[in-house]
Amino acid sequence: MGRAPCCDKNGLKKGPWTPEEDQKLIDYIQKHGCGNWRTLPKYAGLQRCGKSCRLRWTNYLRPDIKRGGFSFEEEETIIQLHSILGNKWSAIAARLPGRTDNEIKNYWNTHIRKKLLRMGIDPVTHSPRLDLLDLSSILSSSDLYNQSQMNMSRLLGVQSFFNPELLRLATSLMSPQRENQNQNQNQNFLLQNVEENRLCSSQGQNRYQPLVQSNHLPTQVQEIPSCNSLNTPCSIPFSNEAQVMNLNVDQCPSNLTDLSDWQGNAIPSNLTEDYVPLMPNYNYYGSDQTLAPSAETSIFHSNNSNQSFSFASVISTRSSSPTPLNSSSTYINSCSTEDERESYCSNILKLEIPDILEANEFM
DNA sequence: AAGTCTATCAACCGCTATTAC
DNA sequence: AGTAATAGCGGTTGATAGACT
Repeated sequence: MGRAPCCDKNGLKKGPWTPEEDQKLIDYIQKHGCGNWRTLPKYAGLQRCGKSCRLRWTNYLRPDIKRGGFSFEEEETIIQLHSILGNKWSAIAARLPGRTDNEIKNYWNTHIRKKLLRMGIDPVTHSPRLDLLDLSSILSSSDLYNQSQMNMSRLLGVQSFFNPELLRLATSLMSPQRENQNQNQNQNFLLQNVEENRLCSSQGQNRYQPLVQSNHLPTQVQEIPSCNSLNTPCSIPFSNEAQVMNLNVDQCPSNLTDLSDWQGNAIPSNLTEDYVPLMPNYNYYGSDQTLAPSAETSIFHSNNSNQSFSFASVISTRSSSPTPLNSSSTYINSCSTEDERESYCSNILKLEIPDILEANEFM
C-alpha cells in the first residue's frame, strides 16, 4: 500500500493564477515553507493541486527569481550550455541564478533557436545546417553552379563560425574536377555525418555531431559507434591524421587568438591519445575574445582519462563563470536591443545565397 | 477601425525517477 | 519487496498582446 492520493482533482482550479491566489501561496510559504506540496493547497486555502502550486512558486513567485530580459552573457551561457547539455533546461537553469528552467526553455524556443536558424546554425547540433549546405545536387545541375561556387567561397570566409571541414566538403562535393574516388569518400563522410546527426537527434538527447577539424579530408571512414549517452559523444569518422586523442589542456596552443594554424593544420603532435573533438566552440557573436575554441571549454576532454567529459571545465569558462551575469557585458554591449544584436550578428554572418534559391524555404 | 497573423510565456500534460508506506 | 504517490523534468498548449494588413 502506497501513499494516499495527493489530492482530489475534482473541483480544483486550473488556468492563470489570480493575485489573491498568489498572495495566499506566498503567505503560506513564508510562514511554513514549501515542504509538502501535497498538503500545501489545503492548508493555504487554495483550490489548486500541489503540482500547480509548486510550479507557480518555482517559476514565478519565488523571491530570487530574476525578471526581465536576458543579458548577452546569459544568452551566450545558455547557448554554450545547451550545446553541451542539450535540452536539459533544469541543468542549464542551475547555472543561471534567478532564471527558471521554464523561462530558459521559453527563451530558447522563442529567441535563441530562431536566431541560430537565421545564422545558419542548427540549434540542435550547433553545427552549420546541413540542409542549407547540401545544395550541391541542385546547384551542380544548373547554370547557377558558378555563382554558387562563388558564394560557397564566401561561406568559407566565415569558417571560424562554421565548421570549416563541413564547408570544405560541401565545396569539394560541388567541384566538377574532383576525382570520383574522392567524391565517393567525401559523400560517404558527409552522409555519415548527416546520418549520425539524425541518429543523435532521434535519441532525444542532443548529442554532438562534431566534425573533424583538420585540413585533411578523411581518407578512411572508420566504423561509427552509436552515441548513447551524454558522456559518450557521437564519434565520427576520423582522418588518419586526426585520430581520437585526449587533449591535455596544458598542451593547447598558448596563443588562441589566432587558431588558423592550430585549427587548420591538424592537431598538435604532442597531444595524447584521447582527444575527442566534441564540438567547436563556435563564437555565435563573433567577438574576438571568443573567436577561438576555448581551451577551457567543451572541445576538450579532461586530462583525466577516467572522465569522459569534464563539466567543471565547461562551466568555468569566462562567459559562464559564476560572476554576476548582470555585470556589464564585454561582447556587444553597444547593441542594446535585440534587433541591434541580430543586426550585429547578421553583419558578421553575411551568408550570400542566390536569391533564386529562396533561402527562406530552408529557414 | 476591424480582422488576421504572429510572438510570447504562463501553465498544463505526461512521463520518469525517487520516495514513502 | 512491492505498490503507489510525489517531485521534478521536458514538451506542448492556449490565452493574450502587439504588429500587420
